[in-house]
Amino acid sequence: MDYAEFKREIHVSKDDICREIFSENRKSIRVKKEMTALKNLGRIFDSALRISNKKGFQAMSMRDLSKEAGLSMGALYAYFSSKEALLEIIQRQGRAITQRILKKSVYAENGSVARLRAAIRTHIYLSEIMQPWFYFSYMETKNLGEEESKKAIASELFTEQVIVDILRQGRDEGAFVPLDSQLAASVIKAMLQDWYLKRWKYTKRKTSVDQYARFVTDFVEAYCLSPGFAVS
Amino acid sequence: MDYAEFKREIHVSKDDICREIFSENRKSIRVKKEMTALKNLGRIFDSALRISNKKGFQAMSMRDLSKEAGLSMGALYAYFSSKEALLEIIQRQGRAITQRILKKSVYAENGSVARLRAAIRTHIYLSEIMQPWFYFSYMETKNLGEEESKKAIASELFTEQVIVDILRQGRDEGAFVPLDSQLAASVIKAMLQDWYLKRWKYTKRKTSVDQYARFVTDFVEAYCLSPGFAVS
DNA sequence: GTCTATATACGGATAGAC
DNA sequence: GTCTATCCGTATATAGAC
Repeated sequence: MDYAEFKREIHVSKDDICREIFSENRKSIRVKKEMTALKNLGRIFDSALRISNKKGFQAMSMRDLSKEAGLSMGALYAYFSSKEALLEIIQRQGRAITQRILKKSVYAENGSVARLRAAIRTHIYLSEIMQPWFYFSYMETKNLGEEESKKAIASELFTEQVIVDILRQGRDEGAFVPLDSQLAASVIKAMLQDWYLKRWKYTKRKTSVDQYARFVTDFVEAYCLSPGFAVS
Repeated sequence: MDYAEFKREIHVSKDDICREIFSENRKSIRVKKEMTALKNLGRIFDSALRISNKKGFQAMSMRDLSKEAGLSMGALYAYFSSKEALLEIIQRQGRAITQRILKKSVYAENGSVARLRAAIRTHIYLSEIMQPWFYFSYMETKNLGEEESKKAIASELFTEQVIVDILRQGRDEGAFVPLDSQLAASVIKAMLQDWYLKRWKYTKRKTSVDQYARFVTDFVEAYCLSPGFAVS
Protein backbone atom coordinates (compact mmCIF):
# COMPACT_ATOMS: atom_id res chain seq x y z
CA MET A 1 0.00 0.00 0.00
CA ASP A 2 1.39 3.40 -0.91
CA TYR A 3 0.56 6.80 0.53
CA ALA A 4 -2.03 7.72 -2.10
CA GLU A 5 -3.96 4.53 -1.40
CA PHE A 6 -3.67 4.99 2.37
CA LYS A 7 -5.05 8.48 2.11
CA ARG A 8 -8.01 7.30 0.09
CA GLU A 9 -8.93 4.50 2.48
CA ILE A 10 -8.63 6.43 5.70
CA HIS A 11 -11.10 9.00 6.89
CA VAL A 12 -9.40 11.74 8.83
CA SER A 13 -10.31 14.88 6.95
CA LYS A 14 -10.39 18.15 8.84
CA ASP A 15 -14.17 17.97 8.80
CA ASP A 16 -14.27 14.49 10.36
CA ILE A 17 -11.94 15.62 13.13
CA CYS A 18 -13.89 18.79 13.88
CA ARG A 19 -17.13 16.88 14.03
CA GLU A 20 -15.63 14.53 16.61
CA ILE A 21 -14.25 17.37 18.67
CA PHE A 22 -17.57 19.14 18.54
CA SER A 23 -19.60 16.18 19.75
CA GLU A 24 -17.11 15.33 22.51
CA ASN A 25 -16.97 18.87 23.85
CA ARG A 26 -20.64 19.84 23.58
CA LYS A 27 -20.68 20.81 27.24
CA SER A 28 -17.92 23.39 27.07
CA ILE A 29 -18.76 24.76 23.62
CA ARG A 30 -21.34 27.53 23.90
CA VAL A 31 -22.02 27.66 20.16
CA LYS A 32 -24.86 25.31 19.37
CA LYS A 33 -25.34 25.69 15.62
CA GLU A 34 -23.31 22.80 14.20
CA MET A 35 -22.46 24.36 10.86
CA THR A 36 -21.06 27.51 12.45
CA ALA A 37 -19.22 25.56 15.12
CA LEU A 38 -17.51 23.18 12.68
CA LYS A 39 -16.37 26.00 10.44
CA ASN A 40 -14.91 27.98 13.32
CA LEU A 41 -13.38 25.01 15.11
CA GLY A 42 -11.53 24.19 11.91
CA ARG A 43 -10.16 27.72 11.66
CA ILE A 44 -9.20 27.77 15.33
CA PHE A 45 -7.28 24.49 15.32
CA ASP A 46 -5.56 25.21 12.03
CA SER A 47 -4.47 28.61 13.25
CA ALA A 48 -3.39 27.37 16.66
CA LEU A 49 -1.22 24.65 15.12
CA ARG A 50 0.24 26.99 12.53
CA ILE A 51 1.23 29.68 15.01
CA SER A 52 2.36 27.28 17.72
CA ASN A 53 4.53 25.29 15.36
CA LYS A 54 6.25 28.47 14.31
CA LYS A 55 6.96 30.02 17.69
CA GLY A 56 5.57 27.75 20.41
CA PHE A 57 2.20 27.51 22.11
CA GLN A 58 3.25 29.61 25.10
CA ALA A 59 4.47 32.37 22.83
CA MET A 60 1.21 32.40 20.87
CA SER A 61 -1.05 35.03 22.41
CA MET A 62 -4.81 34.79 22.23
CA ARG A 63 -4.66 37.97 20.18
CA ASP A 64 -2.42 36.21 17.64
CA LEU A 65 -4.87 33.35 17.48
CA SER A 66 -7.86 35.63 17.25
CA LYS A 67 -6.34 37.50 14.32
CA GLU A 68 -5.23 34.37 12.44
CA ALA A 69 -8.54 32.57 12.95
CA GLY A 70 -10.58 35.63 11.99
CA LEU A 71 -12.57 35.64 15.22
CA SER A 72 -12.64 38.12 18.06
CA MET A 73 -11.25 37.32 21.49
CA GLY A 74 -14.74 37.02 22.86
CA ALA A 75 -15.83 34.60 20.15
CA LEU A 76 -12.82 32.37 20.75
CA TYR A 77 -13.82 31.81 24.34
CA ALA A 78 -17.17 30.46 23.19
CA TYR A 79 -15.29 27.38 21.94
CA PHE A 80 -13.02 26.63 24.91
CA SER A 81 -12.78 27.82 28.47
CA SER A 82 -9.09 28.75 28.62
CA LYS A 83 -5.89 28.62 26.64
CA GLU A 84 -4.87 25.52 28.56
CA ALA A 85 -8.18 23.82 27.76
CA LEU A 86 -7.55 24.46 24.06
CA LEU A 87 -4.16 22.78 24.36
CA GLU A 88 -5.69 19.74 25.99
CA ILE A 89 -8.48 19.38 23.44
CA ILE A 90 -5.95 19.40 20.61
CA GLN A 91 -3.72 16.85 22.30
CA ARG A 92 -6.52 14.51 23.29
CA GLN A 93 -8.14 14.37 19.89
CA GLY A 94 -4.93 13.66 18.01
CA ARG A 95 -4.00 10.86 20.38
CA ALA A 96 -7.36 9.18 19.99
CA ILE A 97 -7.15 9.21 16.20
CA THR A 98 -3.59 7.93 16.15
CA GLN A 99 -4.30 5.00 18.40
CA ARG A 100 -7.44 4.02 16.54
CA ILE A 101 -5.81 4.04 13.11
CA LEU A 102 -2.61 2.35 14.22
CA LYS A 103 -4.37 -0.52 16.00
CA LYS A 104 -6.72 -1.12 13.11
CA SER A 105 -3.98 -1.17 10.54
CA VAL A 106 -1.57 -3.41 12.46
CA TYR A 107 -4.10 -6.01 13.54
CA ALA A 108 -5.51 -6.30 10.04
CA GLU A 109 -2.33 -8.27 9.35
CA ASN A 110 -1.32 -11.55 10.93
CA GLY A 111 2.32 -12.40 10.32
CA SER A 112 4.94 -10.50 12.32
CA VAL A 113 6.79 -9.26 9.25
CA ALA A 114 3.59 -7.93 7.68
CA ARG A 115 2.60 -6.33 10.96
CA LEU A 116 5.96 -4.64 11.34
CA ARG A 117 5.68 -3.24 7.85
CA ALA A 118 2.14 -2.08 8.52
CA ALA A 119 3.16 -0.34 11.74
CA ILE A 120 6.03 1.53 10.10
CA ARG A 121 4.05 2.48 7.03
CA THR A 122 0.93 3.51 8.93
CA HIS A 123 2.77 5.66 11.43
CA ILE A 124 4.70 7.49 8.75
CA TYR A 125 1.68 7.95 6.46
CA LEU A 126 -0.53 9.12 9.30
CA SER A 127 2.06 11.60 10.52
CA GLU A 128 2.23 12.86 6.95
CA ILE A 129 -1.50 13.58 6.86
CA MET A 130 -1.53 15.12 10.32
CA GLN A 131 1.99 16.56 10.37
CA PRO A 132 1.12 19.81 12.13
CA TRP A 133 -0.61 17.90 14.91
CA PHE A 134 2.22 15.37 15.38
CA TYR A 135 4.81 18.10 15.56
CA PHE A 136 2.71 20.15 17.95
CA SER A 137 2.00 17.19 20.16
CA TYR A 138 5.69 16.33 20.46
CA MET A 139 6.89 19.85 21.17
CA GLU A 140 4.15 20.90 23.59
CA THR A 141 3.86 17.81 25.76
CA LYS A 142 5.82 19.38 28.56
CA ASN A 143 3.45 22.33 28.75
CA LEU A 144 0.56 20.10 29.76
CA GLY A 145 -0.69 19.86 33.32
CA GLU A 146 0.08 16.90 35.58
CA GLU A 147 -2.94 14.84 34.56
CA GLU A 148 -2.73 15.36 30.79
CA SER A 149 1.01 14.93 30.83
CA LYS A 150 0.58 11.39 32.12
CA LYS A 151 -1.84 10.58 29.32
CA ALA A 152 0.60 11.92 26.74
CA ILE A 153 3.37 9.72 28.09
CA ALA A 154 1.03 6.73 28.14
CA SER A 155 0.22 7.43 24.51
CA GLU A 156 3.90 7.58 23.57
CA LEU A 157 4.45 4.25 25.31
CA PHE A 158 1.40 2.73 23.65
CA THR A 159 2.82 3.22 20.17
CA GLU A 160 6.11 1.78 21.28
CA GLN A 161 4.38 -1.20 22.86
CA VAL A 162 2.63 -2.01 19.60
CA ILE A 163 6.07 -2.39 18.03
CA VAL A 164 7.47 -4.31 21.00
CA ASP A 165 4.63 -6.83 20.71
CA ILE A 166 5.26 -7.31 17.00
CA LEU A 167 8.97 -7.85 17.58
CA ARG A 168 8.29 -10.41 20.29
CA GLN A 169 5.83 -12.23 18.09
CA GLY A 170 8.39 -12.29 15.30
CA ARG A 171 11.06 -13.63 17.58
CA ASP A 172 8.75 -16.43 18.69
CA GLU A 173 7.86 -17.22 15.10
CA GLY A 174 11.50 -17.40 14.15
CA ALA A 175 11.07 -14.60 11.64
CA PHE A 176 13.31 -12.22 13.59
CA VAL A 177 16.75 -12.70 15.03
CA PRO A 178 17.04 -12.68 18.81
CA LEU A 179 17.02 -9.02 19.77
CA ASP A 180 16.24 -6.62 22.59
CA SER A 181 12.64 -5.85 21.59
CA GLN A 182 12.31 -2.80 23.79
CA LEU A 183 15.50 -1.14 22.59
CA ALA A 184 14.73 -2.01 18.99
CA ALA A 185 11.23 -0.57 19.29
CA SER A 186 12.70 2.62 20.78
CA VAL A 187 15.04 3.31 17.90
CA ILE A 188 12.41 2.34 15.33
CA LYS A 189 10.07 4.85 16.92
CA ALA A 190 12.81 7.48 16.76
CA MET A 191 13.07 6.94 13.01
CA LEU A 192 9.31 7.20 12.58
CA GLN A 193 9.22 10.45 14.53
CA ASP A 194 11.98 12.02 12.50
CA TRP A 195 9.62 12.20 9.54
CA TYR A 196 7.41 14.80 11.19
CA LEU A 197 9.99 16.43 13.45
CA LYS A 198 12.39 17.31 10.60
CA ARG A 199 9.83 17.86 7.96
CA TRP A 200 11.51 21.04 6.71
CA LYS A 201 14.60 19.00 5.88
CA TYR A 202 12.82 16.28 3.94
CA THR A 203 10.68 18.79 2.10
CA LYS A 204 13.75 20.73 1.01
CA ARG A 205 15.39 17.55 -0.23
CA LYS A 206 12.23 16.41 -2.00
CA THR A 207 12.24 13.13 -0.14
CA SER A 208 8.79 11.63 -0.67
CA VAL A 209 6.86 9.94 2.08
CA ASP A 210 6.85 6.67 0.15
CA GLN A 211 10.59 6.85 -0.26
CA TYR A 212 11.07 7.47 3.46
CA ALA A 213 8.74 4.66 4.51
CA ARG A 214 10.48 2.28 2.17
CA PHE A 215 13.90 3.26 3.44
CA VAL A 216 12.99 2.85 7.11
CA THR A 217 11.39 -0.52 6.41
CA ASP A 218 14.53 -1.77 4.67
CA PHE A 219 16.77 -0.38 7.38
CA VAL A 220 14.80 -2.03 10.15
CA GLU A 221 14.50 -5.34 8.35
CA ALA A 222 18.23 -5.50 7.72
CA TYR A 223 18.66 -5.76 11.48
CA CYS A 224 15.57 -7.70 12.50
CA LEU A 225 14.87 -10.32 9.86
CA SER A 226 16.30 -13.79 10.22
CA PRO A 227 18.54 -14.43 7.20
CA GLY A 228 16.86 -17.58 5.89
CA PHE A 229 13.25 -16.95 6.89
CA ALA A 230 10.76 -16.94 4.01
CA VAL A 231 8.59 -13.83 4.03
CA SER A 232 5.10 -14.58 2.81
CA MET B 1 36.25 3.21 24.26
CA ASP B 2 33.47 3.15 26.83
CA TYR B 3 31.67 6.06 28.48
CA ALA B 4 33.87 6.13 31.60
CA GLU B 5 36.98 6.44 29.48
CA PHE B 6 35.41 9.08 27.24
CA LYS B 7 34.47 11.15 30.23
CA ARG B 8 38.00 11.00 31.60
CA GLU B 9 39.65 12.03 28.35
CA ILE B 10 37.35 14.88 27.49
CA HIS B 11 37.33 18.21 29.24
CA VAL B 12 33.86 19.66 29.38
CA SER B 13 33.20 20.17 33.07
CA LYS B 14 30.76 22.87 34.12
CA ASP B 15 33.73 24.96 35.17
CA ASP B 16 35.42 24.68 31.77
CA ILE B 17 32.24 25.71 30.03
CA CYS B 18 31.61 28.69 32.31
CA ARG B 19 35.17 29.88 31.88
CA GLU B 20 34.72 29.83 28.11
CA ILE B 21 31.41 31.65 28.29
CA PHE B 22 32.92 34.23 30.60
CA SER B 23 35.87 35.02 28.37
CA GLU B 24 33.75 35.12 25.22
CA ASN B 25 31.16 37.47 26.71
CA ARG B 26 33.44 39.82 28.67
CA LYS B 27 31.89 42.81 26.93
CA SER B 28 28.32 42.15 28.00
CA ILE B 29 29.07 40.80 31.47
CA ARG B 30 29.31 43.64 33.97
CA VAL B 31 30.80 41.47 36.74
CA LYS B 32 34.56 41.59 36.48
CA LYS B 33 35.72 39.40 39.36
CA GLU B 34 36.30 36.03 37.69
CA MET B 35 35.66 33.86 40.73
CA THR B 36 32.28 35.45 41.42
CA ALA B 37 31.29 35.43 37.78
CA LEU B 38 32.07 31.75 37.23
CA LYS B 39 30.16 30.71 40.32
CA ASN B 40 27.09 32.70 39.34
CA LEU B 41 27.20 31.83 35.65
CA GLY B 42 27.16 28.19 36.66
CA ARG B 43 24.10 28.68 38.83
CA ILE B 44 22.34 30.72 36.15
CA PHE B 45 22.85 28.22 33.33
CA ASP B 46 22.03 25.22 35.50
CA SER B 47 18.84 26.87 36.69
CA ALA B 48 17.83 28.10 33.26
CA LEU B 49 18.22 24.63 31.75
CA ARG B 50 16.45 22.94 34.64
CA ILE B 51 13.42 25.23 34.56
CA SER B 52 13.25 25.45 30.76
CA ASN B 53 13.45 21.70 30.32
CA LYS B 54 10.55 21.28 32.70
CA LYS B 55 8.18 23.89 31.30
CA GLY B 56 9.82 25.63 28.37
CA PHE B 57 12.03 28.69 28.08
CA GLN B 58 9.16 31.03 27.23
CA ALA B 59 7.21 29.88 30.27
CA MET B 60 10.19 30.47 32.55
CA SER B 61 9.91 33.95 34.00
CA MET B 62 12.96 35.92 35.05
CA ARG B 63 11.51 35.78 38.55
CA ASP B 64 11.55 31.96 38.39
CA LEU B 65 15.15 32.06 37.27
CA SER B 66 16.12 34.60 39.88
CA LYS B 67 14.67 32.45 42.64
CA GLU B 68 16.20 29.17 41.42
CA ALA B 69 19.63 30.69 40.82
CA GLY B 70 19.61 32.49 44.17
CA LEU B 71 20.24 35.90 42.62
CA SER B 72 18.05 38.98 42.45
CA MET B 73 16.53 40.21 39.21
CA GLY B 74 18.98 43.08 39.16
CA ALA B 75 21.95 40.79 39.63
CA LEU B 76 20.86 38.52 36.79
CA TYR B 77 20.98 41.39 34.36
CA ALA B 78 24.63 41.95 35.19
CA TYR B 79 25.36 38.68 33.35
CA PHE B 80 23.29 39.13 30.19
CA SER B 81 21.44 42.00 28.57
CA SER B 82 18.05 40.34 27.99
CA LYS B 83 16.25 37.04 28.24
CA GLU B 84 16.78 36.50 24.56
CA ALA B 85 20.49 37.14 24.90
CA LEU B 86 20.66 34.48 27.60
CA LEU B 87 19.03 32.01 25.23
CA GLU B 88 21.51 32.78 22.52
CA ILE B 89 24.55 32.48 24.77
CA ILE B 90 23.43 29.04 25.90
CA GLN B 91 22.77 27.84 22.36
CA ARG B 92 25.97 29.20 20.92
CA GLN B 93 28.24 27.74 23.54
CA GLY B 94 26.78 24.24 23.32
CA ARG B 95 27.03 24.20 19.55
CA ALA B 96 30.67 25.22 19.63
CA ILE B 97 31.58 22.47 22.09
CA THR B 98 29.66 19.81 20.18
CA GLN B 99 31.28 20.58 16.87
CA ARG B 100 34.75 20.73 18.34
CA ILE B 101 34.51 17.40 20.14
CA LEU B 102 32.77 15.59 17.30
CA LYS B 103 35.27 16.70 14.65
CA LYS B 104 38.23 15.80 16.80
CA SER B 105 36.92 12.38 17.65
CA VAL B 106 35.87 11.37 14.14
CA TYR B 107 39.00 12.55 12.36
CA ALA B 108 41.26 10.83 14.87
CA GLU B 109 40.21 7.65 13.03
CA ASN B 110 40.92 6.81 9.40
CA GLY B 111 38.84 3.89 8.15
CA SER B 112 35.18 4.52 7.42
CA VAL B 113 33.94 1.81 9.77
CA ALA B 114 36.02 3.15 12.65
CA ARG B 115 34.87 6.68 11.88
CA LEU B 116 31.23 5.67 11.83
CA ARG B 117 31.61 3.98 15.19
CA ALA B 118 33.42 7.02 16.57
CA ALA B 119 30.69 9.37 15.37
CA ILE B 120 27.91 7.31 16.91
CA ARG B 121 29.71 6.75 20.18
CA THR B 122 30.92 10.32 20.55
CA HIS B 123 27.55 11.87 19.85
CA ILE B 124 25.78 9.62 22.34
CA TYR B 125 28.43 9.99 25.04
CA LEU B 126 28.60 13.75 24.62
CA SER B 127 24.83 14.09 24.78
CA GLU B 128 24.98 12.05 27.97
CA ILE B 129 27.39 14.48 29.60
CA MET B 130 25.50 17.53 28.39
CA GLN B 131 21.98 16.09 28.32
CA PRO B 132 20.21 19.18 29.68
CA TRP B 133 21.85 21.32 27.04
CA PHE B 134 21.09 18.96 24.14
CA TYR B 135 17.47 18.68 25.15
CA PHE B 136 17.17 22.42 25.61
CA SER B 137 18.82 23.15 22.30
CA TYR B 138 16.46 20.83 20.44
CA MET B 139 13.28 22.09 22.03
CA GLU B 140 14.05 25.80 21.95
CA THR B 141 15.46 26.19 18.45
CA LYS B 142 12.24 27.62 17.09
CA ASN B 143 12.23 30.35 19.73
CA LEU B 144 15.43 31.84 18.40
CA GLY B 145 15.53 34.96 16.26
CA GLU B 146 16.06 34.86 12.50
CA GLU B 147 19.84 35.07 12.64
CA GLU B 148 20.43 32.56 15.43
CA SER B 149 17.89 30.19 14.00
CA LYS B 150 19.92 29.87 10.82
CA LYS B 151 23.02 29.04 12.82
CA ALA B 152 21.13 26.37 14.74
CA ILE B 153 19.95 24.74 11.51
CA ALA B 154 23.46 24.93 10.08
CA SER B 155 24.68 23.17 13.20
CA GLU B 156 22.08 20.42 12.85
CA LEU B 157 23.11 19.92 9.24
CA PHE B 158 26.80 19.94 10.15
CA THR B 159 26.43 16.91 12.38
CA GLU B 160 24.48 15.13 9.68
CA GLN B 161 27.07 16.01 7.08
CA VAL B 162 29.82 14.44 9.17
CA ILE B 163 27.90 11.17 8.95
CA VAL B 164 27.12 11.61 5.25
CA ASP B 165 30.82 12.04 4.52
CA ILE B 166 31.70 8.91 6.45
CA LEU B 167 29.06 6.89 4.61
CA ARG B 168 30.29 8.10 1.23
CA GLN B 169 33.86 7.30 2.15
CA GLY B 170 32.76 3.82 3.19
CA ARG B 171 30.89 3.27 -0.03
CA ASP B 172 33.98 4.27 -2.01
CA GLU B 173 36.16 1.96 0.06
CA GLY B 174 33.77 -0.92 -0.50
CA ALA B 175 33.17 -1.25 3.23
CA PHE B 176 29.51 -0.23 2.95
CA VAL B 177 26.78 -1.48 0.66
CA PRO B 178 25.46 1.01 -1.91
CA LEU B 179 23.05 3.21 0.01
CA ASP B 180 21.40 6.61 0.05
CA SER B 181 23.94 8.34 2.28
CA GLN B 182 21.76 11.31 3.04
CA LEU B 183 18.74 9.29 4.07
CA ALA B 184 20.86 6.88 6.07
CA ALA B 185 22.56 9.76 7.88
CA SER B 186 19.15 11.24 8.69
CA VAL B 187 17.80 8.15 10.39
CA ILE B 188 21.09 7.51 12.17
CA LYS B 189 20.93 11.03 13.53
CA ALA B 190 17.36 10.40 14.67
CA MET B 191 18.56 7.42 16.70
CA LEU B 192 21.38 9.44 18.24
CA GLN B 193 18.96 12.18 19.25
CA ASP B 194 16.54 9.81 20.88
CA TRP B 195 19.05 9.21 23.64
CA TYR B 196 18.74 12.73 24.99
CA LEU B 197 15.18 13.47 23.89
CA LYS B 198 13.67 10.46 25.68
CA ARG B 199 16.06 10.35 28.56
CA TRP B 200 13.25 9.80 31.09
CA LYS B 201 12.37 6.54 29.32
CA TYR B 202 15.87 5.14 29.23
CA THR B 203 16.55 6.16 32.81
CA LYS B 204 13.41 4.40 33.98
CA ARG B 205 14.41 1.24 32.13
CA LYS B 206 17.96 1.42 33.41
CA THR B 207 19.35 1.33 29.90
CA SER B 208 22.98 2.37 30.22
CA VAL B 209 24.64 4.74 27.79
CA ASP B 210 27.14 2.04 26.80
CA GLN B 211 24.32 -0.37 26.10
CA TYR B 212 22.53 2.18 23.95
CA ALA B 213 25.63 3.15 21.99
CA ARG B 214 26.39 -0.51 21.37
CA PHE B 215 22.87 -1.22 20.21
CA VAL B 216 22.74 1.68 17.77
CA THR B 217 26.14 0.75 16.36
CA ASP B 218 25.00 -2.84 15.73
CA PHE B 219 21.71 -1.68 14.26
CA VAL B 220 23.37 0.72 11.85
CA GLU B 221 26.07 -1.74 10.83
CA ALA B 222 23.51 -4.43 10.04
CA TYR B 223 22.27 -2.18 7.27
CA CYS B 224 25.45 -0.46 6.13
CA LEU B 225 28.29 -2.94 6.25
CA SER B 226 29.15 -4.98 3.20
CA PRO B 227 28.74 -8.66 4.10
CA GLY B 228 32.23 -9.91 3.26
CA PHE B 229 34.29 -6.82 4.07
CA ALA B 230 37.03 -7.33 6.66
CA VAL B 231 36.81 -4.76 9.45
CA SER B 232 40.24 -3.84 10.72
C1' DG C 1 -23.05 34.29 18.11
C1' DT C 2 -19.94 37.76 17.81
C1' DC C 3 -18.16 42.07 18.78
C1' DT C 4 -15.56 45.96 21.53
C1' DA C 5 -13.88 47.56 25.69
C1' DT C 6 -11.91 46.69 29.91
C1' DA C 7 -10.53 44.38 34.48
C1' DT C 8 -6.70 42.46 36.46
C1' DA C 9 -2.32 40.23 36.77
C1' DC C 10 2.11 39.23 35.38
C1' DG C 11 5.96 39.73 32.31
C1' DG C 12 10.77 41.91 31.24
C1' DA C 13 13.64 45.40 32.31
C1' DT C 14 15.89 49.32 34.98
C1' DA C 15 16.94 53.01 38.50
C1' DG C 16 19.13 53.99 42.43
C1' DA C 17 20.29 52.62 47.31
C1' DC C 18 23.71 50.06 49.74
C1' DG D 1 28.30 43.45 42.88
C1' DT D 2 23.84 42.89 44.56
C1' DC D 3 19.50 44.28 46.29
C1' DT D 4 14.59 46.35 46.41
C1' DA D 5 11.13 48.94 44.33
C1' DT D 6 8.95 50.27 40.38
C1' DC D 7 7.85 51.40 35.37
C1' DC D 8 5.24 50.02 31.67
C1' DG D 9 3.76 46.92 28.13
C1' DT D 10 1.21 42.93 27.19
C1' DA D 11 -1.18 38.71 28.64
C1' DT D 12 -5.59 36.11 29.69
C1' DA D 13 -10.15 36.40 30.48
C1' DT D 14 -14.78 38.49 30.83
C1' DA D 15 -18.80 41.88 30.78
C1' DG D 16 -22.12 43.73 28.28
C1' DA D 17 -23.67 45.85 23.79
C1' DC D 18 -25.53 44.48 19.37
